Amino acid sequence: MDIPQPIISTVDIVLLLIKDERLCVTLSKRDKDPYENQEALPGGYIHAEEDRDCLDAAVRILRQKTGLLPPYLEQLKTFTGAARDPRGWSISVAYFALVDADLILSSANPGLTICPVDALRRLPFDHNEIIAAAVDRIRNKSQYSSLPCYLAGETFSLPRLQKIYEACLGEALHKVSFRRKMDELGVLEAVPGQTESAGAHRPAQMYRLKSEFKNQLKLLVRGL
Amino acid sequence: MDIPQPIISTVDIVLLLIKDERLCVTLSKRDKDPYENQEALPGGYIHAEEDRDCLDAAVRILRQKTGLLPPYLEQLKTFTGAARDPRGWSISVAYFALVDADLILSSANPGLTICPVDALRRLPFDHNEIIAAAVDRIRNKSQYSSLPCYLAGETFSLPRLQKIYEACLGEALHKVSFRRKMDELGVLEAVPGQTESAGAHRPAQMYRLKSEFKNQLKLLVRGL
DNA sequence: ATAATAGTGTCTGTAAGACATTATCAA
DNA sequence: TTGATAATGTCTTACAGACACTATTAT
Repeated sequence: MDIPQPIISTVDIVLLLIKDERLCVTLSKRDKDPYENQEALPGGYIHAEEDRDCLDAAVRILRQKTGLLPPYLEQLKTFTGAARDPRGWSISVAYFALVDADLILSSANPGLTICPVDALRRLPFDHNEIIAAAVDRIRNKSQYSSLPCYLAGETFSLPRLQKIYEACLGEALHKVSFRRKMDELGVLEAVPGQTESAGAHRPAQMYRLKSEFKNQLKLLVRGL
Repeated sequence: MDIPQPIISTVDIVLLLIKDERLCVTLSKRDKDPYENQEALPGGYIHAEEDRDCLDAAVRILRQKTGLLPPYLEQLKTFTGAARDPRGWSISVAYFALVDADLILSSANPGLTICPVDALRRLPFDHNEIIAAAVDRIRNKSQYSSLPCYLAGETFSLPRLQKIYEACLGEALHKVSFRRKMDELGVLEAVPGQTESAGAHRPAQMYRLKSEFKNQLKLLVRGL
């Protein structure tokens, strides 16, 4: 009994970033069937002989398809079943990554498209569902953690960071409370002397993640 | 290129319950190699020809190994890699289930053991790690949801429910605040006239989940 | 009556949001 | 000077925890 059937095992990655103050996902043109030449989540087979585990596979696939290693990468959820892939019963271990938009937009990678998560058309497989799960995840974690800071690049002003949080959460935030909470989180430090002039008004102080938090999320006891 | 290697695909289930006011996990004696006759998480191969998806497989395996369908079952996390199973590169989609202890303890299922999550010995595979992830999950969700109610059975007193929440969270709760929050959640209703006498003192009012919440979690904006 | 726990009312400190004011730039 | 946004101070309200008190049972 119990002879396992062959199951297609893949990894898909939801790479999120902020463009024009909107939360966007990175799509990649598929280079083979099924759905050849269509936009879909970057993904690929697990290579059992090469990848130590799925996280390893996600890193490899991200490098191949986007050329970068995002500062934040975590497992999202696994999508399975007979119906989601025309090739048959499949497992896709989905990952969830955040990156500063400039890193992608500057590299001008030809096969990639950036699309707002609230303006997606119908995608192959169950990729719409996977992206919805990623948006849920970032919404949730943005309420009580420093997660959105990974979308902000090296240095950033507090007004811009607030815009990023708002894009993640899908709602406006109270300025004073937001600043109190960021202060309470304690992950930011002002960059001495560095400000950002953005028009005919007082320039904003620039901040950066304290080095000890560049690879570590900080959580709040109470949310934003 | 890209010819997928065979990968072992399984489902493992962390079935949690409260026994003696402690959070416990259900272990099952393995009936085949590897680790035959050792206690481990109930699990099994995905049957591609039989299971529509992994949730389906989890339900089937739960029925086979425990004989019951818990009121709460959700995907936990997927554990993968070359190192976790002596048979080779494997994927285990782990699920997380809650059940009223009486349902297991009364059925006297011979192959099952109930063990407190903070008194586990070393288990086969990476099952300790999987259980740790489940405990993390329930800790987290217990802070702001009605999740622990699924551990409480049909009817229960508020003092008992508080004990259950405390076992999930691993810390004592403030009585007045706990009751305020349960009231705010609005998932409970008093069972008219039904009380529980537990010694030489005032008996406790019994409550039950409102029927509309028996299959639906309720979340708090702010935690407990 | 007493002991023990169930259940509730009130007070207080804290934290979040509302509002207002000051700061600093470009034009 | 004006207009725009940055940044901060103050007030109000809401909520969580502390404490105290009442309720109800068995012995």
